[in-house]
Amino acid sequence: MDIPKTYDPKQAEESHYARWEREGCFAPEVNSDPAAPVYSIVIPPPNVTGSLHMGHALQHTIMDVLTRYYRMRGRRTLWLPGTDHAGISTQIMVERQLKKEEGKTRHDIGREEFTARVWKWKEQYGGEITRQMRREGASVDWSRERFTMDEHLSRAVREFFVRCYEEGLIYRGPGMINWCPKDQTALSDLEVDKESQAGKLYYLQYPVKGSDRRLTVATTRPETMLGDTAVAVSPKDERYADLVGQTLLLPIVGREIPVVADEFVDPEFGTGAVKVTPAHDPADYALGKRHDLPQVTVIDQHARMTSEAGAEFEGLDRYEAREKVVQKFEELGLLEKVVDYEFSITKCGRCRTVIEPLISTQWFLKQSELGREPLRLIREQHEPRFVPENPYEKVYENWLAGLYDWTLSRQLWWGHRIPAWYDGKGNVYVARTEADARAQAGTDELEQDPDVLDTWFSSALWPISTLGWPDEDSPDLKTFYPTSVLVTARDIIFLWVSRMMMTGMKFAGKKAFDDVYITGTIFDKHGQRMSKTKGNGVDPLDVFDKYGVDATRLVLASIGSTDTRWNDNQVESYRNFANKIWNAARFCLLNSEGARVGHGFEGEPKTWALHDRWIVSRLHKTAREVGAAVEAYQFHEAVYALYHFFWDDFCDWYIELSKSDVTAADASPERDAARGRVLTVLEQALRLLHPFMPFITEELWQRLPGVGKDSLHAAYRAADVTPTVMLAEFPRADESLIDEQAEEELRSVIELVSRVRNIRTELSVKPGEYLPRLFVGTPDRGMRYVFANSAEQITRLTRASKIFVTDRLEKSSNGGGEIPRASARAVLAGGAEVAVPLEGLIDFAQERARITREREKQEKELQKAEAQLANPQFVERAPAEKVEELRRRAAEVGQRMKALGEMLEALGE
RNA sequence: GCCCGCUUAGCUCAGUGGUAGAGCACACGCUUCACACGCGUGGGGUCGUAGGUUCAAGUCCUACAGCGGGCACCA
Repeated sequence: MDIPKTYDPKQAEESHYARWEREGCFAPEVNSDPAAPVYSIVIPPPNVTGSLHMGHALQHTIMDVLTRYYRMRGRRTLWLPGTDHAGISTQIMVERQLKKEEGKTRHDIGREEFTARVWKWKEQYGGEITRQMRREGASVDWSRERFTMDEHLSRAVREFFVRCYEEGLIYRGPGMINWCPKDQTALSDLEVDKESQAGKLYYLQYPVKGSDRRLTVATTRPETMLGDTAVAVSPKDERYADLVGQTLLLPIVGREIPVVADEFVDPEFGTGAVKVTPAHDPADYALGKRHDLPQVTVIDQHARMTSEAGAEFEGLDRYEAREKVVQKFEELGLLEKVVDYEFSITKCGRCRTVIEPLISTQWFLKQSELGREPLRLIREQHEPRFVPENPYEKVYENWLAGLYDWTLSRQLWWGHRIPAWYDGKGNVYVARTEADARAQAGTDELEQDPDVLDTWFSSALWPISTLGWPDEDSPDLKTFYPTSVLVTARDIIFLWVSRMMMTGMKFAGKKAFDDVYITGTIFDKHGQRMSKTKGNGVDPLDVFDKYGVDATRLVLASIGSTDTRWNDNQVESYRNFANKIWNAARFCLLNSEGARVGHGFEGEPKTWALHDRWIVSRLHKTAREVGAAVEAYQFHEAVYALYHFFWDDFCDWYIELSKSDVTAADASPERDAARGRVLTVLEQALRLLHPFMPFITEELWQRLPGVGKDSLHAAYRAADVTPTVMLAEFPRADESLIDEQAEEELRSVIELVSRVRNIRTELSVKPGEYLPRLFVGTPDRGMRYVFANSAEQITRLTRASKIFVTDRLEKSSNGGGEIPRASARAVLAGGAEVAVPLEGLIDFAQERARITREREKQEKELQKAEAQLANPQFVERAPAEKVEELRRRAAEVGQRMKALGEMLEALGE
């Protein structure tokens, strides 16, 4: 058999995915057990224009580990993939292409043609992320892939809209919205970002009518004064009490505006007097409503000044107008001062253009009503369960408690067109279809609302719409809803988690998911958030190329919900781990003639050799730990347990302990049984590793002799698939095979070998040189039996020619002759003593120093323990078992000290 | 301003009131017939600071500091 010495991830990554997919291994239908419990996840749909970044890779790894794990446990498992249509991003991308290639705008080609172009673009380029997910090994059911603009999902959107409209939850009307002057559309509060920015605070003086007093207001946006319709002061502010109700003369414009009193004003801030621009500021808009102030729009949708701003300003950009206003105030002697000031500014989340708050007629959804049930559920039952609970449960709850109306309409062409029609007489008809609308209106002369809905409106329905809603008897909806868990990043809690819960509870009557797992944020190595603009992102595909997908997945699984700085070293260490797995398998396979997986562990476990009982015990403990860790979303614990089981227990010890049996030159039943045992343990280990490392495990599993249909989980045996580790049963921990005694006994063997190796190194014995004799003394008969039985392995692993096991070292009748003074010595944890005669090699002073060091360590430990035992309060108040444990430890340390003292004596102290 | 998280070895991070851990890095020695992406051995931490609770605190409580995040405000 030809097996390369180094694992090549590429080869394995290219070999299996297509087959898994083709044979339907990812679909829940592969499971033929009608009673199998369900496990389901819908992917938080990535943006169709997007490509894979580290955050996706992290989320996908977590989802895939969960999916593969529960699938191997026999659940009917669905992980549903798909993408959302990303209204603005996609539209902008296609517009840019159109401009570049044909020099046209979307208006030149018209709505219908433009939409067709977007679909074409989507077909051509939109598959990027789905291709990348295949590279990751994501075991999603591609046969159920969904897109938010699919006909079915679009029907769900219309149904959602119409029902909410009929219930009065959706309405159309004027409101203060975020307007992006570049993208030419309204945006919701979640699509804009606040950024702090260095700017200036301008102090402007407004003359009081019929007096020579002036009232000073402070503003960061002087150009908006052209639209001022009042100045507000605090009703408690005595400085201005006499001005309330008086009239000011708005400079430049000449408009007379009132001074009003309002609680909103903080007398401590600025001058305590606030200019009020109801048409261009959300707070002023609300204030204006309270005082019935006129709304004067001075800035238009292109962020240019309107005719209302006056002939001098009309057509000017808002920033040009700002300069001009300030200049005018200066000329008029009304500019009191300008100070540097840091304030926050709202920018379009997409194009970073500064948002212009505008009054505009849009469609809105009363979220607070939809949020009522989810809010009750989280408060009363802590559902869904957030992992980690802190701080996310509270973040979610706070959000639900403070909901406000959601601006739904977007002035775009790409998206779900609002199902509302107008008859030209000012009447609106909201309907599921145009035919319905006509029936309602009693006329065919209708025009559909030109706007589309926020993309997030369709994502909000994702868990139910992808499963078949609004067809309430859809089999998938009945089977897979509610979903088991939603895995996503924290900045998506408001956009997805809360809204999916709202729609799920409203339309399906149940929470959308049992659990919400929030992944950590991956920063660059300097702790900076990765971003395209900074160019500091690490491309997961590059990492895959360099270290392999499996290794990358291990890193990501370990990161889980922790914020982490990305570090290639970690991937490298897991790449090395993959290579270790490869080589362990290589060893097993190169020595597999005559053996098969599943053979070698016949008979009663108590008749097995110590190291066999030990590895089986370790295997079952590992299976227990890994299973428990995955189910508790403690992925780093699972990875840790797997890494150390495989590398330390299996490679460093089990293979080494088994080596002489496995590599025996002549064929024999014993040799083949030993070969079967390492193969069997390896096969079980590959199953344990599979959810984390799908490619290497499959690659190796396929090569093992003796695996086949029978290896599959019972639920999958009927499936017409090539036997695969992904459908094998995840090893169940059999408690009866967990053998604490064997573990303890083998620990002693390991310790003995380690102590002797330590002596070899510290006393500079050449690696190739054999120790002529090795003495072990212990009064414990059982332990003597263990050491004697493991004699071959101990001598081989310590490079000793012969071992003598006796009840006491200082005794002539130990069979190996007198133990010379020139021996290096050590004491094991169980009290056994070791002596290594090193005639002619040992440096007495060096060895004394070594033992003295060891004794000092023990002394410290002993003092600590004795001090604690001397404390009557400890003895009285601590649990008896803790006291007993400490006593035992102190006694043992005392024993060792004594033995070490004797050793020093023997060395001529 | 309010709320939350983090602070443990040089680096990245685990850690369940009861003997401080891993990987990487570091040092020394190894062409030991699965693996130098390896093997063996070793050094390295008053667990951010100050109090408190407790027989016992990295772990629980309080305050403070630094870093990060969310919300509110931002005229």
